[in-house]
Amino acid sequence: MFDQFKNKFPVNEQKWNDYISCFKRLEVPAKTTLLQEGEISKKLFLIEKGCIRVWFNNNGKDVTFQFFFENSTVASIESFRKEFPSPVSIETIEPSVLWWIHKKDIDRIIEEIKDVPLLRDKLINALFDRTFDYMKHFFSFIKNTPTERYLNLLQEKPQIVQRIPQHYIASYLGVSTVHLSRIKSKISKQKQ
Amino acid sequence: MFDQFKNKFPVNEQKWNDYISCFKRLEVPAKTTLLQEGEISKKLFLIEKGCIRVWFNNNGKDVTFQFFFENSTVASIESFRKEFPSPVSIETIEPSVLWWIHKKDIDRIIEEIKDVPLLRDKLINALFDRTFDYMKHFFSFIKNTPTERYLNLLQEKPQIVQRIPQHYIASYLGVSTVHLSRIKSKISKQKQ
DNA sequence: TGTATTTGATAACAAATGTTATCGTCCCAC
DNA sequence: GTGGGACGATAACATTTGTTATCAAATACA
Repeated sequence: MFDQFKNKFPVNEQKWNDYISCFKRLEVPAKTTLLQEGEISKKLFLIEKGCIRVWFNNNGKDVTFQFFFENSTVASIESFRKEFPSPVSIETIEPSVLWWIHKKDIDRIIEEIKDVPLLRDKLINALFDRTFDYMKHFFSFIKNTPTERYLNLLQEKPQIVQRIPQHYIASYLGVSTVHLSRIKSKISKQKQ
Repeated sequence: MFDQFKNKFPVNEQKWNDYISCFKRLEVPAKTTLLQEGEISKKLFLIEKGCIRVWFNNNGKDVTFQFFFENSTVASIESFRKEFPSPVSIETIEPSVLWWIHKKDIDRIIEEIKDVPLLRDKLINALFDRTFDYMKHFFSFIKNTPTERYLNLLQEKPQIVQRIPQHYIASYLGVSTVHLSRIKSKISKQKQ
């Protein structure tokens, strides 16, 4: 699991083994809650197999915010960093194999790698990229219609459309399940 | 202008003078374009007086994305960092007094301060905060109705409602000018 | 394999929001 | 001062999207 990341981390063998030994394996069924809205996030998850959604309760309605697949890390980033109650819940969609690491270990590792210029820049770049991602996603909410957002999703993240139940996708796109159904039916009629 | 920031920058007098001498003063009328969509951003602006909006052209429609007031810095952050063509334009709303600095100077300064742990952490924190801001703004688009978004704006950023022409606010909130007008009229009727 | 649950499509109707047009007011440049 | 443009309110109508309900198909699982 971790070998694929090894060449990206210019640290010595001992450090590397120290770091990866902080991760614990976890096998869970679908619909397992990994973090409950309101809790303070203490764990970062790495997905070996399966997928995860981040969602929140909006007046009783379940609104999905993000999806994560294999080889991604997941945490309620604001809660994890600032030790705030998390505004979101984290839940598996499929039965999943995960690796998790405790915040105190991550904090130590980040503290250590911040002195390695290459890794420090990588961290900063990752933060920039995360910001751009939010910006882009947000842009598409202002700029595009729900139909356009769905077409973009099909093109840019086909994995989501293929693997994720439609009602999660609907709230992710900001529309009702009924409307997403209408959008799909309209598109398939146009193609004919 | 710069004295207010001085105590936040633990660098020696010489460095400090070097840094602030990179900024040039600029006085411009309202509706001045500081960066055109499609250009590569090379300047970072600091606002001494006035306000600025960041917007983009969406099929001929002018969509405002962000507002900035006194003591804020403004740039097309993705374009500035990655030297991409900017997806947004930057324009003054009011007649403004600005200070700008060239990208090459900023890059040098960031490179230098990255070795000062305190400033390095500040930079990283600033990036986290920026990410949270986007997330929060985005959340409100999914979570709230346009009316709720307007009420939040009134409460959290009254400056925007007071100083910015309404049609810019409408596109910022993701509604038509007519609908924002309806929202305002509905609210004022409820208060009576 | 059979049954319950989840998922998705569709119809009918309701509510929210956009579009176009018109009008009044304010303000700035001449 | 005054004429034109920017700004904002409002009405009438069109379109989009949500809501509720129902049914069919797929899937999970005992």
